[in-house]
Amino acid sequence: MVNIKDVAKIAGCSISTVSYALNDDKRIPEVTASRIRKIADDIGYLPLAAARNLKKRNSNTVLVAISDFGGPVYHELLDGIHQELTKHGYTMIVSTGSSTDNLLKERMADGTIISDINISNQTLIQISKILKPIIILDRKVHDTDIVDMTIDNYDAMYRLTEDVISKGYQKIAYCHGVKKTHDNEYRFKGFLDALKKHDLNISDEYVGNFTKQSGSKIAKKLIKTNQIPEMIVCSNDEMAIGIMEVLQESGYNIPNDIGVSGFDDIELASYCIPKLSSVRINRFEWGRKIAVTMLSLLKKHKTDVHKEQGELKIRDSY
Amino acid sequence: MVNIKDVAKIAGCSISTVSYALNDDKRIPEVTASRIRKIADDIGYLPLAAARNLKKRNSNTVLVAISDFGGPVYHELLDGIHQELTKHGYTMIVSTGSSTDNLLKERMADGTIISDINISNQTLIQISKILKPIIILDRKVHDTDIVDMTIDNYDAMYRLTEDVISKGYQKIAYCHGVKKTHDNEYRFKGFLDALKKHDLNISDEYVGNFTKQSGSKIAKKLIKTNQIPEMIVCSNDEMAIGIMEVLQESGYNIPNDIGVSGFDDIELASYCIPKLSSVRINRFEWGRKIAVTMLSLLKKHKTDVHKEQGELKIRDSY
DNA sequence: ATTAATAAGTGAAACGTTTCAATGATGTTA
DNA sequence: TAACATCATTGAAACGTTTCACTTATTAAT
Repeated sequence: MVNIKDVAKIAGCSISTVSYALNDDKRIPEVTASRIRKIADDIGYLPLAAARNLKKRNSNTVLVAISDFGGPVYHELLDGIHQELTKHGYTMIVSTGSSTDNLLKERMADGTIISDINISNQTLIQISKILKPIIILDRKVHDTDIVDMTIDNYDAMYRLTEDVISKGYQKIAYCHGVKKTHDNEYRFKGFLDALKKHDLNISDEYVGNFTKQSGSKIAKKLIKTNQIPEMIVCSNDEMAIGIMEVLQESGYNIPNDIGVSGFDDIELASYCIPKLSSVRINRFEWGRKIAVTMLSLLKKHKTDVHKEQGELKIRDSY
Repeated sequence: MVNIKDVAKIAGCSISTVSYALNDDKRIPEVTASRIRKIADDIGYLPLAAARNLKKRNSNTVLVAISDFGGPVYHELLDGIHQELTKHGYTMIVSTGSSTDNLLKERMADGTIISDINISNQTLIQISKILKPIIILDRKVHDTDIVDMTIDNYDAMYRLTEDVISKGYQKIAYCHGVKKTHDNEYRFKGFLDALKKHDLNISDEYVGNFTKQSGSKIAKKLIKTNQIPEMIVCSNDEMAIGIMEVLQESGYNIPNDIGVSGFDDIELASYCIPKLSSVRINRFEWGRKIAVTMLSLLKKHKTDVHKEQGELKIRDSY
């Protein structure tokens, strides 16, 4: 494997000269530098990451840890992060599961963006003591060494609920996702506050786990007990779609008999029938903002963190 | 940052002893080893990847380079690769775009699995000379240093076409994706051979680019010129869905007026109306097999490469 | 002509590991 | 008891870079 020594030998100069030349140090005159660059290029030399990282004590790399590679949700987010990071000369690597553990512990990256629900707050705080900076997504970890970034769930759900109310719905139920999650909590709070603002009370509440199956299950129970509200506001799209499907199979017409709304605006939301009203987050933009925050953390700047706003996508489901 | 020296100091022994102990070298008696492990654990020591990699000249890491994070196609594939890799003590990292370039050039990983259409064969061959092993997906690069793995496009499309023919269709057209791609070529060849086997000729052929839009465009032209075949076999699902949508908007009934088939079995295939007949690849399994191949390449074993078979998903679109 | 300043280049230390080769201590064999 | 294995441990070299501190050559300033 070709290394810096080989370049130096061919160029007839010292290792340090090569290193300086390749790192654009101004002490090497352009004529020499370009000659060395040419040689390096010719023999295909590139500094070995391990050696460079060891010496420089950084890797110019940001790790993004995600729960799994599923879902279109991550797609745009990762693309957004990637664009911004590479624009500033950083390399992005993505990992899941136990790979994440290894990468974190061995300090393969300079900074970490975590969107992995399988990593506990406790582990997170522990890691944050030896490895900074860390940005955690969609969760609040109250620790000085961790920066948490979330979308503005509260505000978006507040506005969605107001829109629902403006359509004349009165008996409005809420379908929770996993209850103690940040997403669910803030969405629910926004929902409740909008209700209160218009002097309404919640008509009923159910608890699912963000999956379509859990939505179906809830709808089945509703039908059995005949406790159908006028409208069900759901904590996310998948549950909403599960609910809609079961309701329709039992002959209910949506939105005439009952309205349903979701959150996230997954691709399916505009394909299912009726098209699901939801909240869209521009995750590409959000990813970029996350990256910007990470970049300034890497430069040890103090940054105030941004909350991404949601956009109401009102379609045909209520 | 805590390093091996710190552990040695606390343990009252040499650096080498710590290193051997932590690497389970049998020359360190268990009693000493466990004492050292305990100390390392207590102070949160873990070997720095950069240093270890530099010395050992490997990183226990496999890089998976993908075109983008979009699409459910990658999801299962990556999960499959990941599961197998971590089971054998390897770490998986994923990258796109320019990040991939950096990671490759700086030799951050021991092995690379490439599924990125933006990397040219030429670049690939160039890289393969200084960086091995490399597995390339869904493409044939005829080079001794590169292992290419593809799904069995030919066979799956052959069987799908036979099924189409068995339903009585005679005037069967083909809708290409990007023409020179491996996927398209072999699918088309399978299609043609099945036709020939049953003494049929291709009725017509169109060229799209694997996107829904290109499918729509093709369908529009078909309607305008009134050249509608009995059946259109498409190189992938997205084009098939684009074609179906436009055809339906113009009043054609699918499958009564015309049949359509896809390939890939994307999620939407079972949601669109009518449900699209397609070919499903178990990409999780395929990912695992890719990883197995990579692992044996890393051990410098000779391996014969596997071709993943597709499963016919016959639904309502023909 | 002397001194000072600048330019171009270099030698060697350091980063944190792993691992070879060596050491001394202990036990075993004849 | 001498010779020899075995065991536990260690010092130091090496991996491929970057970068500090230094040298030598050249130019500028007086």
